[in-house]
Amino acid sequence: MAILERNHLMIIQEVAREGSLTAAGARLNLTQPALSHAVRKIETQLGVKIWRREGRSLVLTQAGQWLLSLADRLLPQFSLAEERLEQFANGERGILRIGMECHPCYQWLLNVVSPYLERWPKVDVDVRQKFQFGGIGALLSNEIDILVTPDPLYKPGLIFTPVFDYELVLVVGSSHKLHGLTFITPEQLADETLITYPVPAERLDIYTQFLQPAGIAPRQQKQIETTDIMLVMVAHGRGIAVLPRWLVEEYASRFDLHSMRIGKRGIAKQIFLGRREADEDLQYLKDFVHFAADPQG
Amino acid sequence: MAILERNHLMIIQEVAREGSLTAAGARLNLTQPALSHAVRKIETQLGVKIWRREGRSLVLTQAGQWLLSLADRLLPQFSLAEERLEQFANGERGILRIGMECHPCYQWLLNVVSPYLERWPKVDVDVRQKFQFGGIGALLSNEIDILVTPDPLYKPGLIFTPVFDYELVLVVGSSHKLHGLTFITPEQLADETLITYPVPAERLDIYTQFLQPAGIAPRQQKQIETTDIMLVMVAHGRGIAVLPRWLVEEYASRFDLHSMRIGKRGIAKQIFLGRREADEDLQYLKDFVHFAADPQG
DNA sequence: TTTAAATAATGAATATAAATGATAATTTGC
DNA sequence: GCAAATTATCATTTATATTCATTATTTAAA
Repeated sequence: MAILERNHLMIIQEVAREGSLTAAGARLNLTQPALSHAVRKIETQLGVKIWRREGRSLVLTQAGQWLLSLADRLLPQFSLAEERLEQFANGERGILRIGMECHPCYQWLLNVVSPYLERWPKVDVDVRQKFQFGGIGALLSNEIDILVTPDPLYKPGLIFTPVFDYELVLVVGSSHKLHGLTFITPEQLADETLITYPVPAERLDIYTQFLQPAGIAPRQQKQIETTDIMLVMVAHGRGIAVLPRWLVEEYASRFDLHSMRIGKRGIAKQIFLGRREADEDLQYLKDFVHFAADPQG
Repeated sequence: MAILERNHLMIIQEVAREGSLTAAGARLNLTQPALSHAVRKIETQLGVKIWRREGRSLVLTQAGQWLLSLADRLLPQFSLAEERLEQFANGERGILRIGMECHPCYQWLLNVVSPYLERWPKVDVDVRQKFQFGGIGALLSNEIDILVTPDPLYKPGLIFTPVFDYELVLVVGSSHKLHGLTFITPEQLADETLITYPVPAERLDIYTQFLQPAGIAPRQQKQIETTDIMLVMVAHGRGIAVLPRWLVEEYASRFDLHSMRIGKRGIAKQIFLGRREADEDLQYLKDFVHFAADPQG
């Protein structure tokens, strides 16, 4: 069977370039006899005449010329691959797959990713949001490398780092009847239309920490995927929403929005970045946590 | 230094496909220990972790996944190359470079090449007409593979095969004063305008075999490259020409042409196909000679 | 034509790498 | 916890490359 190797292509290419076995050997760090043997072996192994001996130099046959063009096409891809591998080895290159379990954090994430991409030009970032076995499962099964979550689950092999604290607030439009209160009670939401991200209620703190303990449900719930649309709706009095305070403030200049505390004490939240212990030596990965904890670098 | 080999890619691909070393080994005709060693060697040689051991199966790391995609891209090209090489080895594939030293034979060549291309779909045909050191030189220096010539030069290493006989005839238009004669004499051409292909007189049989022996030259000579134009000119009485009889007959239906014998005995010609003895085992090359000698196959 | 320089081919010996068989160590499902 | 399946390890064998020393060619110059 013909077994065409990278080696063979290199020899064909180098002999063609240099025109002599001695010269080609020098470039390949081989002696002339080594090449002489190799050249003969290649021909017998492949079962094709690749060179015609003209005087003391080798001239490519038709099959040889065809192989040379193949070599010119394939060999650079090998070289490139090795370059990439070195980058992998140095931890310079990678795909940083970020899993998000915190819908509103998307905005925050963009602010972290931007300077990070500048710092790590060879690292690509990918963001995923759906996980069959939850964010922790995705992390453990190597589906993602970083998990952005408000719910750290300390497990062996995983490292969680808190990256920022924030407060969940109620957002209303300026003409809303709740506008102006310093804080709201569960009862005041009973008549409202609550706009949320499309996630189950048990993953929404406004339910688990505020409404359900009081045994109250909003009159209506609407699910909207994107933060922008959600806030446009709120600004036009079509409902109320619960979002991080910093996010509301960011949008306040564009939309007519007002935030107020949820309950007397408010809902405090903390966002964690989870990663695998096994990735400890991936510098670009650890560095992302730094950027996240301290966005200005 | 990292030396990424075809082998490595095959192992990465097969292990990923099969999910176990034992199974992959079977497909690669290797024992399990062989693969186990190989797998470890690949990682140390490339300096990158490629697999993560999860239980008893190997899961690709990011670098590994990247390598797998590389393998999926490169390996098929190797397989294809080997297929092609086999075709080269069997003489199914190649470029047939035909050299022409017989101007009017171009028409005949087309009739041979057409069915030949059908029979050898993987062989490409190239036709060349100018040679620095003559057709024989081009054949010897591997510039061409087949020489179409009326002048075989028997040299060691070359094989000539006659492929067809024909007669050179004089062509005139129907209103030409020579029209109607059964044959012509050199003297009758002394007042004529002779149209020839643009080649030196010593390569034109009408000179070497007919006019020069009689010490006669035509009143005028015009050189025209293409047969069609040449015959249009002749049909309109703008000159006379000397061409193979079969060629004149082919054009006779379209133009108003008449042929007559040159001298009492006529000029008989024979066309040969020359090739190198060294190409004896190139089936597609030998077959061309068959097609040429017997065009209907 | 001879000669010297350059290059390729050859062959035996050596070095390197790969594969194997036997066996120990893990992992997995029951 | 046990049996089946799989992987890891190790010494040994096998196969493959490489080298060194030498011979054979080719080329260009004397």
